Amino acid sequence: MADTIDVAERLALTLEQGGLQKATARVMAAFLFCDADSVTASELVEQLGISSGSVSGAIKMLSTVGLIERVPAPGSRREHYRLREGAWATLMSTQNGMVQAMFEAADQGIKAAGADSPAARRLAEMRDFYGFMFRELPALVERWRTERDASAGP
Amino acid sequence: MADTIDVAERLALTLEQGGLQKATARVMAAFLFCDADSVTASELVEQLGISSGSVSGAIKMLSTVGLIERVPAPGSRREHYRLREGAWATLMSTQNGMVQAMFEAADQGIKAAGADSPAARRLAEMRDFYGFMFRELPALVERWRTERDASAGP
DNA sequence: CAGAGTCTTCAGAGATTTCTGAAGACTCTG
DNA sequence: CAGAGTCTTCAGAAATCTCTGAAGACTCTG
Repeated sequence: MADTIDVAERLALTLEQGGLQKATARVMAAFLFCDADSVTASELVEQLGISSGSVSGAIKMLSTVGLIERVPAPGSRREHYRLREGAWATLMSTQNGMVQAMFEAADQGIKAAGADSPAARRLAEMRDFYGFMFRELPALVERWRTERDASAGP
Repeated sequence: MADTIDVAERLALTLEQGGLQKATARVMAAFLFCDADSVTASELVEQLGISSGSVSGAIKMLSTVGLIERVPAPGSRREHYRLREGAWATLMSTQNGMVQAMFEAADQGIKAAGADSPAARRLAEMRDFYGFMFRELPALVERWRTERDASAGP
């Protein structure tokens, strides 16, 4: 049977595929797998065997995209962090920015290409697709929240 | 007003953000913006000022993920390629593999972590979210196809 | 089936990204 | 407000990724 550390490292690898850098991915995995409710930077340095600079950068990045948050730390000098509630939904919403960028790139392309050219037709398909996704993805995420709350609620 | 080449290069930059490598992104943009119905490798080498090796690699990659296809080239020594119909929908389906990978990583994590630990709870949220997306994204893409055909049809 | 033209592969150069580690900024405590 | 502890920044080292260019494989044509 697979050891917890192994599984965590494998999950980190998957996150890396998704575009995170190595250190950040491993920090993220640590947030998922840690037993305690919150983690400090120095714990991560020790557990993962990476430099404090890397941890600092990873925490900054993960905070920026809304995956983790600072926990009010009563009586401790060290900052505590934890995974945010609804982090994954937030992440998907962030990625919707990419979808929007694709939409806009296509839209500008259409304006630059001749009105009835093959290029304009191709770009129109691209624009329509990403326009559709840009409209529908937030609704999908919202539906997830609703269904989840429904099954957890009463 | 922005020149077509500029707009194409900017779109390439956006594709790069999305994870494509530079040469591949520029080749993809060329497929979108070209005036003809199909393009040859040597045309891309010339237009973009990159090596034949890079073009070969880019074409291979874009073919693999289903964004472009070989065009039966009547009476020409050179291979012709073009953007595939429905390329964007295909691309999104491909990316669904990533969603599946996240689901599976979370699932394995739950098995490895203690049943009632905080880690298991966090991983369950992750698994449920990506499970939901994995189920719903194909339906969304399908809906796009349907709506598109409806408005283009009769 | 020889030859010309085109495509693919791959080792190494080059560019880019990422990590480290130390210096210094910041923040509590006594 | 001095001092200890923690966090952030950043220049340079290290690792990684990408591109090139030439060699050779492949495929048509005459």
